[in-house]
Amino acid sequence: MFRDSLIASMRKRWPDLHVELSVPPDPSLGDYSLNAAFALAKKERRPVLQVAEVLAEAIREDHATCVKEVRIVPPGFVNIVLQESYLQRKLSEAYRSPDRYGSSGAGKGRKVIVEYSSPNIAKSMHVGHLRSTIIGDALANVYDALGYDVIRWNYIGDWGTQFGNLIAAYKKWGSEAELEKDPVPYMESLYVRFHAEKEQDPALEDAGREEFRKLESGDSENRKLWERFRGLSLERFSMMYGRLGVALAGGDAVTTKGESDYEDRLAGLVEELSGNGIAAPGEGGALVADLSGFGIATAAMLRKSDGATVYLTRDLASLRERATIAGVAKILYVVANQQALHFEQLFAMAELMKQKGLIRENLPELNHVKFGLVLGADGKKFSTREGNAVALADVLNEAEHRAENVVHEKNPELDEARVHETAHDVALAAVKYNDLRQHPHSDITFDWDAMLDLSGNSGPYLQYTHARLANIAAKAGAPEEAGELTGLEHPAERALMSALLDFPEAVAACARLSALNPLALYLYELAGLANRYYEQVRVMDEEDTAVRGARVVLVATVAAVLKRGLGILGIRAPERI
RNA sequence: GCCCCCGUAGCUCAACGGAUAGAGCGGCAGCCUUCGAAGCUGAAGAUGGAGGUUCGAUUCCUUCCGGGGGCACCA
Repeated sequence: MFRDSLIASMRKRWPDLHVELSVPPDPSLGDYSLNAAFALAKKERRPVLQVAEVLAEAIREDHATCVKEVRIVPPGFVNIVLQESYLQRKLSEAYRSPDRYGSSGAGKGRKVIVEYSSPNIAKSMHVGHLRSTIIGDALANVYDALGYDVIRWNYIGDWGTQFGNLIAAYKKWGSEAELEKDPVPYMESLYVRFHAEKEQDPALEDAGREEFRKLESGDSENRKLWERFRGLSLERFSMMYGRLGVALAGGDAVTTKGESDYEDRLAGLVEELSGNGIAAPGEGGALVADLSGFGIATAAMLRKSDGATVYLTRDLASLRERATIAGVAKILYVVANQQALHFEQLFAMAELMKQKGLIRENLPELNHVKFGLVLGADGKKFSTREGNAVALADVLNEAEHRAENVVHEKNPELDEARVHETAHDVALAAVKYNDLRQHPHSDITFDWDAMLDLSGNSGPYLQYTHARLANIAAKAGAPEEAGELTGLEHPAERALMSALLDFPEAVAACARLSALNPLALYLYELAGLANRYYEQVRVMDEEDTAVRGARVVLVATVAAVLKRGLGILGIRAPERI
């Protein structure tokens, strides 16, 4: 791609220079803008416009075959206008193999583990789980597109005192018939009731702890109950993943493990940690590790005073297991910002273990991909305990209901099954895009109308644009080969061709920033250009067959890139919506 | 008290140190005999306060104010 080769050639001439290419705010200013002149001028203590001239000359020399013009724009930008022939060549390449477009191969031979979703058993998925699940799924797709070998890791919360609470609640109030009827909501209601009643009856708390202790020590009755709760929950999760269209249902590239899977290694791990002086008994007899050397004020607790293990210890065991998988270069944890401290502690512990030789020397890069909470309309966080969370299933039902009305209205001739299927795709697009277009770090306020909006800056808008482009391409008959591309001279056409070049960069930016909004924003802008294009320029009415053919290629390519970009975001792009 | 996020238009959100701070929703004025109006066009409307670094700050630093989250026996 031009972008990479230009940066490479600049680095060759000025090795230490920070070179960045951006897209100017207005297409009339050029296709790319280079801002290295400011830095170079400072370094060489020369006037910026003079230095810019030197850079411009270097670009003219190095890239004569694809650069049409280089302009100096005050105060010191070096703007580049690409040759039409270059844009046409790139367009024709993208037309030939849209599926490989944007795959840089940057991750070839490297493995990355993306942990996401990670629900707790016995609780229904609510809107809070949505973010991890769709951000993680899309981020995994991004790495996949970059050529990484991606392992999607679903780390199920299936262990801990809370399951002692659930067992205690079930023994006290539970009914097999109710459990059978609608398992997850029923378990959840027991959980909510437990928390409500323990306010009055503090003995419940101890009962829960005791049930968990029994579970941990292998009590067969508790074990059986727990396995039943776990199995029923996983079944429901699988159904939800299918409905969401995320790649967690199973297969070679997916690892589903629970915290319980690490239970048998915890005693050994804890022993290693205390044997190496990483952890020591603290106040009240719990085993803790001092992490003040890492600037973490809160000591990490690894074992409770009653001998039961905690989340951190299990996560550490899991981290060690992941790190031993050959070729793993990175582990991403797509988990809410809420758990920032936990991951700081986890990563510091891994570092300590590395120093003591308890974990492999070249530890993979560890990255907590944090995201803000979904807040209720009152601006406070949802809480399963208080039972005010909006169920994910309700969101999807409502989204599909709204989408179905619109699809039906816009496509009266479609049969019932097609309407239903399309509405499902449209609804998911609305829900997913509404999240992915936002910067992950911000908290988002749950709002039915914003989440389910089918117009404006929305997923369905992108699907609509794709469908219209695909429709034109189909009606006009897209050729086998791109052939000679001539007559693409309208400013809107040039803008589209130029925009197509930036797709790979948008994908790369997502990996670099651990965010999906760069790609979402790119696709929205591309779709905007496309909408303005077919508003202004007719494809099928064009009499010159060569020009008409070139336009069809352009339209089909933009459609394909939209489809591929949406695919990375986990959104389907039907031929018609 | 300490730590992590976030303060941008009436509302919900963009802008990986760059050019005239972009969108959507809502409100206003237009465009369907022509490839799909889930669209397009036009006008109105914003960077919490104070310092600092920089040729250039919504972005980086300091501080204050405001919101959310977290801080060893939950996960």
